[in-house]
Amino acid sequence: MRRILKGNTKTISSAVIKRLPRYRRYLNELKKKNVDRISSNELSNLIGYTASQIRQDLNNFGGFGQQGYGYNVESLYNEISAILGLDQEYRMIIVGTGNLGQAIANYTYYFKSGFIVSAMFDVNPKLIGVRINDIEVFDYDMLDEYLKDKDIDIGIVCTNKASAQEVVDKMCAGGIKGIWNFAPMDLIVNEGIALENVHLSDSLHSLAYYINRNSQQSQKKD
Amino acid sequence: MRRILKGNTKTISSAVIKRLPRYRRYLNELKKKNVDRISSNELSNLIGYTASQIRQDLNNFGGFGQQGYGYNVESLYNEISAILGLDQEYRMIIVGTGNLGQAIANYTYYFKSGFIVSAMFDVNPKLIGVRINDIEVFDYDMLDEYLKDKDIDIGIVCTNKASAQEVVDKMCAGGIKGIWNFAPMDLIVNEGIALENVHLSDSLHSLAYYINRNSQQSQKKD
DNA sequence: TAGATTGTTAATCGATTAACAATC
DNA sequence: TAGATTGTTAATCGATTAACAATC
Repeated sequence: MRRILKGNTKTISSAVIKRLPRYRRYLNELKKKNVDRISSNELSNLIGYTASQIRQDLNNFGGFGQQGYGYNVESLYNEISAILGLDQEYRMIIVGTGNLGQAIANYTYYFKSGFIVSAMFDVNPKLIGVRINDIEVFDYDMLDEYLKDKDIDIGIVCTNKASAQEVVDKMCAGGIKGIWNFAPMDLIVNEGIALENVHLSDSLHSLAYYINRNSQQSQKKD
Repeated sequence: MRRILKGNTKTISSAVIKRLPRYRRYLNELKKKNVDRISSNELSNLIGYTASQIRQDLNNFGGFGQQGYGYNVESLYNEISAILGLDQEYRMIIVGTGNLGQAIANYTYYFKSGFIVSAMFDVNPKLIGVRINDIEVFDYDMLDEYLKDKDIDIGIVCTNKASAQEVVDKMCAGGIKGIWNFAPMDLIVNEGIALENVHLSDSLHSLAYYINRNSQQSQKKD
């Protein structure tokens, strides 16, 4: 309750939100190792953020710790899961059934949490009707109708650049709540629709930068 | 020249570096549309960063613009490409030949710039010897030897969590300069080795957060 | 109770934005 | 030259870190 009240009053910066899944991963590891409690200091040593930042981050959502004790691993894990909305199920569709779309279709299977791919869509007649990881591939022409019928939360865009915006427009019109975009471009979404980009080429390009910076620095040392 | 001098004196924040591939994408689009010049203001309208930030960002690397004129699209594109190191070729290997590894193998084919996947590695005997997008899959046991023989720049980690750190250790020992990590965990790399993570599940989890935040907000409006 | 560690306020640091002189 | 727009300095804003009183 406290969490929801706090969340409604002020927006939490995206820097904080990006750290939450990471906290959750480490807490999950601790849980697996049967660790019951952890202090912000111990967590700091594991995860690399300062203890101060960890306490600040968590206190955006409520006081989950206890003075003199620290945090209970399991309950903090559950709290963070709830903050992220991972105590719910999400129905997803994938548009674009190329290698990446197929990889996502297979990958999400392993997301133990409730992310369920309910359908895939493609324009390629050879793929329509095929099942990938037991998910049926439908004709892209059916997308509007499918979205009208079913209640889909997340649309995953695995098309090329040229088609991506049209796909997103259809998804927005069809009542989708969030877009997970793998197309290498920036998309325009309706107000109130969440958008998360996975720009693989951008990621690789910044890796290239750091590779070069590092080799320049080692030259300097010589 | 100026660029290299500046780059050596002070480290540029990762916030700036993350924006560079995005600038480059937009400049590329402009180039395709035969736009010759652009002002920081016009670029701001396209890309969404403030004109001031754009000028600040670029001036970390040198004065690429001209007062009263703006920036030459093509030359700015080339400058940013050079800063990122995209005027060079990178030899890459992929370890882990599951769906994601295969998607990356196929995907990189389209990275017109010089990212070349020279080999893939897996432990699965059924996959060893197979060719994916004309790239041979080798036995994982051959990895050390392969790295000793060839000069590989980037190691792409597409294994599961359990194997990822071992793979990275081998890559570091084998003289790789950068790691592109798709395993859902944080890896330890040797000093001077660049690491770029693509944490798909973290990305999806923060999308879930924003989906929920948005639906709470629309409830409030009612 | 004494010790530990949180939650929170205050201080610092860094990144973004604004302003404007320099200059094409 | 006049107008436009950069490069750069200064101001502001936000995020991180430090400090410590509160409290388990």
